[in-house]
Amino acid sequence: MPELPEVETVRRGLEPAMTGARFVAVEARRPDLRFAFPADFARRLSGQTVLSMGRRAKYLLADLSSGDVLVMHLGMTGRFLITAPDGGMLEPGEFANEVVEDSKHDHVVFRLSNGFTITYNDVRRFGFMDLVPRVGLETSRHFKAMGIEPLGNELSGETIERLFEGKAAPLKAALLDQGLIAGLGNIYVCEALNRAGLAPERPAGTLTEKQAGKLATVIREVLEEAVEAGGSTLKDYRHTDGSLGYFQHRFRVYDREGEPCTTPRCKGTIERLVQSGRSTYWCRACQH
DNA sequence: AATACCCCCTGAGTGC
DNA sequence: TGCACTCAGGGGGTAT
Repeated sequence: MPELPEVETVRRGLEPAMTGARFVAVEARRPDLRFAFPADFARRLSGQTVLSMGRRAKYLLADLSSGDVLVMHLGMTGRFLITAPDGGMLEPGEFANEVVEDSKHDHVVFRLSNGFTITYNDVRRFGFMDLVPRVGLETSRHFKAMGIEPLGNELSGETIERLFEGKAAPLKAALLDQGLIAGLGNIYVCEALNRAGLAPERPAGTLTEKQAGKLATVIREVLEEAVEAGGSTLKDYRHTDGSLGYFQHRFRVYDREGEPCTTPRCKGTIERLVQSGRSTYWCRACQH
């Protein structure tokens, strides 16, 4: 269930197992995930070394010695399992209170020269993998229309004002628009709007300079907190007792319909509404 | 151009 | 035990 912080957590987990390693064998157990695997997927990966593991928005990027980039998206349910040379299994993410065997949905297996095996598991198969030449990656189909990186230097109040200028679309939709800011998902948009005191249905183009600045600040804040929470799980993602990491991170509004708002001095109650077919959680008492 | 809706897929949870 | 229905963290495509 990855949003940007979860993808970043997965990247950090995969990095030590994959960087510097060579693909010894690649197995795609079906012809497609959300999309067909690229032609000669296994052959183009085999023998290549992973130079580095990167991320852009919710996309994982493995830079290969061949000059290709292995682009991986986790969709809604994608996850990686790491099997160490000693046979221990790890999941580089915050959802692993325990490593659950679910080989039915193991769709891709990477066997690496360092003895690690990386298995991609995806129940709903909304994830995908692609191979794109590094030269021109930014203008390739996945990235050409992509908005700014919310944890990058581009995110600021001024940028948000410029991106949202004249927009009648509700803030919720504008923030979910990957062509404006790339990487915000349903949870963190709800959380950021609550922290910023902004109503999800408010037209995006109506933000004041001060409000846009506040929004930029809380977006960065909520994402960084979540990355930190995910990271804490990384230290103990095998046989964790549930007391660590992501699951201790309480969302303030997401999936909390009917609960009291946690904003200081606010007496409101969290409500759910549907926007563009997706649930929005918010407090009408403190978000305007 | 901008916005709204439907869809891909499987499984978990709920109510009867 | 089963069945019908709703919902799920993403995002691409199409209709308006």
